[in-house]
Amino acid sequence: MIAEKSSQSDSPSVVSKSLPQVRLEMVDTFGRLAKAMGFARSIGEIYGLLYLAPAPMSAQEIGEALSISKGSVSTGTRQLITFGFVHKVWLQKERKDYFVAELELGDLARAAYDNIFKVRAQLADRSLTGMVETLGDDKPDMDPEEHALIEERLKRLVKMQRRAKQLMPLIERFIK
Amino acid sequence: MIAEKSSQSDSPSVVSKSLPQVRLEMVDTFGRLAKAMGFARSIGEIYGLLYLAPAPMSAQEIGEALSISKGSVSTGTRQLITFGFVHKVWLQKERKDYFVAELELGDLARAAYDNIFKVRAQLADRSLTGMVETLGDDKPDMDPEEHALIEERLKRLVKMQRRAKQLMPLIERFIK
DNA sequence: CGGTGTGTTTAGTTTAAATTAAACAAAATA
DNA sequence: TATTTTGTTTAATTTAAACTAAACACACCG
Repeated sequence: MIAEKSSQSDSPSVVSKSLPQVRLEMVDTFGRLAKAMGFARSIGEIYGLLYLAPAPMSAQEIGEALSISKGSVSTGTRQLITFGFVHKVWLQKERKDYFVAELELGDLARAAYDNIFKVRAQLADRSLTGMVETLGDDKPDMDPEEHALIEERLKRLVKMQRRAKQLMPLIERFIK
Repeated sequence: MIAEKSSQSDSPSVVSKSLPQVRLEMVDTFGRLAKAMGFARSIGEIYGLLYLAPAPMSAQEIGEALSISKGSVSTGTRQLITFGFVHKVWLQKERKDYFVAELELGDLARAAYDNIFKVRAQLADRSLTGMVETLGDDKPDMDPEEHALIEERLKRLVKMQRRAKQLMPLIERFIK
């Protein structure tokens, strides 16, 4: 939900030019999207703001546009940068950082893929391996039937994972 | 984090046979996974519990094994069922429902795909369309340059979405 | 060296989500 | 019909996450 500071035109302090409706919608849409993917809504909002920005924006501008604190902008932009969704630019002679959304479709998709999907797949991989190992340790104190059953089901997961791994290069080829 | 009620062997009330380590790990892994995908951890834990269960489990058994309340089991199983990850079975003469994890890899993937990915794609589709429309409304009161810029960027998104749509049947073919 | 503008980190607060406890509903049993 | 067992729903609580304000750190500039 974006604050609509539009109509109160002449309030005391500096009134930042309010964003056009499209941009508000973009902020909102990406905010939701981020939340749906398990990230903080503000992360998505920052990206949505930058995505339609006519020029690089400073941390301060971002904070004001979205009515969020310096700290949130700082952590949010940091995350976006590590994900590869945003990058910093230095404007001539300026001391502050400015931020720009990564626009190239390929780059974006690749970043999402590498940083989110791939990482999660690796984590899943590792814990599956761990469980197979644990099952070995458990074996002695375990009903043989239950052991067999669990072994079979772990194997199913391993198989599924192998299948997913096959799919990955296919996707890679598609987006890169 | 799973309660380790293991070693305190002879406590007063009925002590349910504690789960083998593998099963605890599975509960934990799926719990994390669920959280990473934006669901309640307990949802994943229930599935993880059922996935390695040698037999169908009642709501009560689930609640005890995971130390969660009746209510949580009820809402959790309901969600899992609507997602197609779990189904109910009726054991002969029993009054209670019993739950079983869906094991078929294909079914699982399809359920996940249909219920999560596809739905999100549709939502994204709709909001993008909405934004294009809004941009039209905004046009009159807008700097022409900014309008052009935003139009171009919305077009990028539309293009990206078209690309994603192309990818979808490819994935579908793979998992179905 | 101060002082100023900027970015980061952290402790504490706020907000949102998940969980529970308890009331309720429904079905079976006698 | 009264009682017991099970499942669901809701209000209230607890827990976890996001966010803020304030302290801190660093660079630049006088």
